[in-house]
Amino acid sequence: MKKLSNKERIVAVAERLFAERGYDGTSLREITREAGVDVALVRYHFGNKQGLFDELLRRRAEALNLERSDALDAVLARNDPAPVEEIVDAFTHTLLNKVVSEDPTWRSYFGMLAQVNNNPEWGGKAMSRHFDPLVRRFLDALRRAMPDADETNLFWCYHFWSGALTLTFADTKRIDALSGGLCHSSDFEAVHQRLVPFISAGFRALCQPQGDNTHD
Amino acid sequence: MKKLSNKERIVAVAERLFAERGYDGTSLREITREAGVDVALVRYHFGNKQGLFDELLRRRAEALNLERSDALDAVLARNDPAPVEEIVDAFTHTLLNKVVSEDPTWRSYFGMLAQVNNNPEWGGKAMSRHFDPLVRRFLDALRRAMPDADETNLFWCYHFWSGALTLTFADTKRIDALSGGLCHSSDFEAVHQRLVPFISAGFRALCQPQGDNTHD
DNA sequence: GTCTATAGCTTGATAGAC
DNA sequence: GTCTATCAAGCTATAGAC
Repeated sequence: MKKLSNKERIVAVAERLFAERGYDGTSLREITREAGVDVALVRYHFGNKQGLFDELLRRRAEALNLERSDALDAVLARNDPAPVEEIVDAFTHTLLNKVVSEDPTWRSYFGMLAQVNNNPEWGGKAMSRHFDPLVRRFLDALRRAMPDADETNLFWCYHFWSGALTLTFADTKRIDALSGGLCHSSDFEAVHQRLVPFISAGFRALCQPQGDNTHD
Repeated sequence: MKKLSNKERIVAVAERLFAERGYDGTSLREITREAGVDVALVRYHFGNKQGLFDELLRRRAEALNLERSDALDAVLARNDPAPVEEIVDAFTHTLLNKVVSEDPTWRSYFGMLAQVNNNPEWGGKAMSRHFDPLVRRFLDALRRAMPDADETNLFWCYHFWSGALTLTFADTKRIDALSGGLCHSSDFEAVHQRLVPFISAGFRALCQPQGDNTHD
């Protein structure tokens, strides 16, 4: 553990605990106890519990959005309309690369996102606020790649995509049991190899109409 | 409101509140206050808070598993190996039909499942306990439909599928904002039309190898 | 089965000294 | 920026009367 300020120590521990136990499952006293700082410092630095959580969400979202936007730009600079696979890849691999290789605290951040994305009370609003502008850029690129796509299909495909990513980041170890130890929910490299072709095929099935592809 | 026993009133309210606010975000006092019964009755009927939650999970899982197992049997009786689409359909539509048409309390149940499936602490175990035997039957059918499939790919495809379904049931209204009001997260009929072709295409892309379809 | 009463603890928040 | 001290409120769990 490097020399961190008290504020940084709160941030580091809070990110991990919120990811593991959720917002309501984590108390300020647990956070500050593990961080070795006084409870009252949360109020001083972040106002209150929700302020702390929001700040954690905001911090990394900014950096992430810039990076993913650049990844999309690079794809489109080579080719516009770009192939579906490359667009999906730009969105997805930026995340998965962080989890696979870089500093391990990103895993906690994505674990937090998994909980936020599935929270029926305020999760939708929070995700929209932080990520929808970026998502719209990706959907624009996909719309140019599949110009005959029905608008609603594009949005629902993104929804399925987001759900698949989210469950991955939740890292619940269910697939470990289901597969009898063959797969591991924390094997983000395995997801990295499979998610792009899976999602791209889904997009093509619904958004590149040859006749009507909807079901029923 | 019909004439319900106190136990039934607790069940009804608890299901709704757990779905809306999660396990940690819901207190026994809220549940019993809304149900109009005494807090101590939770202890009498369910032991404790976790016992109540587990019972809610278990109750409907049984009925659901029987129904979905029958749906798979019907598909396989017509054709084995069955087409991928029909297998996916049997798994998915049993759920979505309940949400679209039948008694509205099923929505709460699926909302609870969405929270459990994404819970990194005990969610994986709980989902496995209640649903993995059934899921294995479906994966067996899919394996026969795509005999050259790599085993790990089958499991990961199910994982993506589960994630897409789960986010749907979380019903966070994010897609409402993202789509500018064009789509609604509670429009399970729309999901019903799109999820089966989306997921089936993903399975085919990864599990019906023509050369290597993994990415990178 | 249902209720009263309460034990025992934890929670988020905050006033105020340093 | 940091800490002590404390508040009011909430929580789960449970013993015991009816």
